[in-house]
This record gives sequence, structure tokens and C-alpha cells, in this order.
Amino acid sequence: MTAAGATTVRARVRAELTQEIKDTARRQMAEVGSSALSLRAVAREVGMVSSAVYRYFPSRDALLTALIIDAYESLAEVAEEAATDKRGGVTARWLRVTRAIRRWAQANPHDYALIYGSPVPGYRAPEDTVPPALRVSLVALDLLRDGVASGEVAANDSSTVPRPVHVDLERARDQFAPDVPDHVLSRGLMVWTQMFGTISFELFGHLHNVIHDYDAFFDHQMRQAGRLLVSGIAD
Amino acid sequence: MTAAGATTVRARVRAELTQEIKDTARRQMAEVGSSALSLRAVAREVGMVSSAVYRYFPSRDALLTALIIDAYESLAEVAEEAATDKRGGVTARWLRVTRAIRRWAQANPHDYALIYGSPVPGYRAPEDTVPPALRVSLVALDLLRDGVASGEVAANDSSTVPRPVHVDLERARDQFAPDVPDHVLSRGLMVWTQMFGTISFELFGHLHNVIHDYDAFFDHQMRQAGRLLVSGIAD
DNA sequence: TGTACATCAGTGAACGCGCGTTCACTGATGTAC
DNA sequence: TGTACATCAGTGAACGCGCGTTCACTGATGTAC
Repeated sequence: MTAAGATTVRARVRAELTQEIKDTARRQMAEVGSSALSLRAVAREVGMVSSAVYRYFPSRDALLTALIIDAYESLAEVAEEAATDKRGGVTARWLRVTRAIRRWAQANPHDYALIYGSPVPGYRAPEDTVPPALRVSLVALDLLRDGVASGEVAANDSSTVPRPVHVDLERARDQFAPDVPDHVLSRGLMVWTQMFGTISFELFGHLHNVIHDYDAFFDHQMRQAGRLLVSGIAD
Repeated sequence: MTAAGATTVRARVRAELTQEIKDTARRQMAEVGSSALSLRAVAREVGMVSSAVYRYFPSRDALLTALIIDAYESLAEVAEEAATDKRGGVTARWLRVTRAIRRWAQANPHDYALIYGSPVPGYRAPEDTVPPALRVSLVALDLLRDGVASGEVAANDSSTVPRPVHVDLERARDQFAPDVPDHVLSRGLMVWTQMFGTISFELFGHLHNVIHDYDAFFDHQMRQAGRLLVSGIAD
């Protein structure tokens, strides 16, 4: 007998196993990379026969999609958490958020590569991945909004943005960042791409033999980026 | 009989076939991605038996290495070519160079992903890939040197860089960019990571539904970056 | 120039492996009365 | 509370496929004299 609203034993076990499959897949992906992720290997480790996995995920791609969504959600959580501490204004928060993102990337390099590295060949991300991906970006956009609202980020600026760029920025503003002017959005995109570029360079080995103190380098870069963000001046 | 200095028929055919194998591998990689690159499939297309490829490349990884090196060289050539046109000073040259790099990335997205995307799982790049990779960065470093030499980039600046960052920058300066002060090198790294971040975002789909006119967006971003590079002020 | 030998390219079969997915099935859990 | 039936999880075998690499071999090209 099952009380209304309560989950049945079967449903609970199902949820647990679904999670266990995802966890195992994530750990294996950390060893072999996303493109070599194998349903059979996951099944083996979970202790079931390979065909049984199909009760939980209809295909390998569906499992990959679940991992991608989880990765975005996990990163978004970390970034949101870092953004809640509002002391020190935009520059301080920017530094906290970007540090948190980098820390997450270092702790979960394969998850990072999965979502911000080269796309998995042969895999086409479905629309389900859009909202969790957006959640990450919203942290930065909210930061901009707060900065503009508090006046820390100067909202009136003579500099204009080329027409086609303005059109795109306007659409973004209407949807996600009301009151944030073009040039602030534009600077936001600058530092945002810069941050991911820096993390990718670090994680993918492009600063090897150049930078040795990665922590100091990242902090310095992001401090400059933060200054750029609020004032348009980097150093 | 073989005249001294002249290449034997065998050597010429060997060089041609080596090239053909690489070309085929590159084209296949563009279809299936680097991690799914298969020696057997390449051999099939070239029209030889799979084991014969081992006369040319001792392993799949060796073939991958050759592709990586070729990709760096090809990009370096494009970037160097773009940098030769010195009209308009640093900002104009910066724009030309970054446009050329982006154009190359768009024309060869899988080569781009191969060298600037997530590393191929299970593959460890040997030291041979360092010089060609460096060649690309040298284009940017030379631009900085020229800018400092001509006075377009202000070399004296009160702002200092944290000690550990300074140590790393000094080493880089000694090796590749004499006379370029810390804060200029630091800004150089900012715009350099930003450029790769922007290209990666565009190519890997992270600006999907946000930016529609990618050309205009990239130009605008790189114009700002160029201004930042010479003056420390973005807009 | 001509011959004898060494080098090398390419063949074809084989080793041992792993993969995603389908399918008919058994047995356990859940539901309706 | 007890029984009959429906739903679902997991099994095990199979399909058809591709992979990297090794090895003994044939036959062509290159070299030394």
C-alpha cells in the first residue's frame, strides 16, 4: 500500500540508482574523457548488466546530456553561493565569483571540459541544457545589474557600440539585464570571455612553462578585469 | 643511381604519402572529432591496409602529434602573415591579427578544437608541440615589443604587478619580449586569453541565441581589447 | 653498365579487445477489487 | 486482508561493428662493387 504523495519503494530505489549511474559515469569520465564514456563500463561498475542501464537512460547521449546538465547546475550553485556575499561591492564580488568558478573547474576538470571545452563529437546538445547553462551566466548579469543599481558601475557613458552589436545587446538586456547599458554589457562580455579563456588556458596547459604561480596570476587577471568592469580602466 | 643531394624516388613518394595520410586524417578528424580519429579509417581512405600506416607513423598518437604540430604551424603562418602589414600601428595590427586567427579557426574548427579545446583524452602532447605553439604566441609578443619600441604603448606606468606574477612575467620578458614592462605583458595576457575565450565561445556555441552578428561582435570586442592593450582603457 | 645484396613499402591474417543497442525472458514490486 | 493482474527492473545472449597493433611474408627500389 502506498499513501498518496509518498514515494513507493520502487520509485525511491529507481531515483537512487539513477543517481548512482550518473555518479559512476562522472567518475569514469574523469578518467577517460567524455568522448570515451562507455555505457558498458558504467554498467559494469554499478554492477548491472549493460542492457539494464537502458531502463534508466534511453541512450548513451541521454546519459551525457544528464551529465552536462548536472555539471552546469553544480557550477551554477557554486557561483550563486559565491555571489550571495555582497560585501565589498562589485569588484570584490566579481573576484569571489570568478575564484569560485575557477576552484570548481580545478576540482572538476572533466566537467569543465565537458561544458566549456570542445563539444563532444557526434553529440548534439538538446535544448534542456540551455536553462542550466544560462543559470551560470545569470550570476554575472546580476552582478552587473547590482553594480549599475548601486551606481558603482557608471551607467552613463558617451561611448557607443556598433549598431549590430547594440541590437544583440538590447535583446539580452530586455530578457536578463534591464537597465544595464550597452557599454557595461559589452565590458561584461569582455571579462566573462576573458575569465573562461584564462581558466581554459590554465587547465588545458597553454600557460605551461609561462605561468608558475597560477593562483596569483588568476587573481591578478581577475582583479584587473574587475576594475575594467566597473570603470573601463584596467590598470 | 642517385645524384648527391637529390632525393630518391622512394623518399619523394614517402614524403607525398606521409602528407596524404596527414591530409586524410585531418579531413576525417573534421568529421568525427579528434578522439575518434581512427588509423584504420585513414588507411582505408588512403587505399592501403591498416598495418601499412605504421611505416609512416609508429602509432595513432604519433599521427595526432603530427596533426597538432601542423595545426599550430598553419595558424602561426596565418597570424604572422597578418602581422606583417604594419600600417595603422598596434591597434590596427592587433585587429588584423585577431581577425586572421578567428578566420582560421572558423575555417578549421576541428584543428582549432584540437589545439585550443579540451585535450584529447589519453593523449599526452610531447615536447615537439611546444615550438610551433610558441610561434603563435610570438606574433602577439612581437606586437607588444613593436608597440613599446614605437612609444605607442606607454611603457612607463606607475601600476605594479604582484610579486609572484612579476617573477613569471620577468622570465617571459627575458626570453621572448625584452623591454616590455610587466603591466604591458599583463594586459597582453588579458587580451590574448580574451580573444581565445571569445573564439571558443563562438565556436563551441556558448553565444548561441545571444550574439547573432558574430563578425560585428568579434570586431567590437577586439577593438576594445586593442584599445585596452595600448592605453589600459577599454572604452 | 651489370650484378648481388640490403633496405624498405605494403600485404593479409590474426590477436584480443570493447562498443551501443535489441530482444525474449524471469521474477519481483505495485495496484485494484 | 487476500487474491489476480499489470507493471517494471534486471538478465543473458546475441547482432554487427570497429579498433590498435603485431608479425611473417612478398616484391619492389636503392646501393656498393
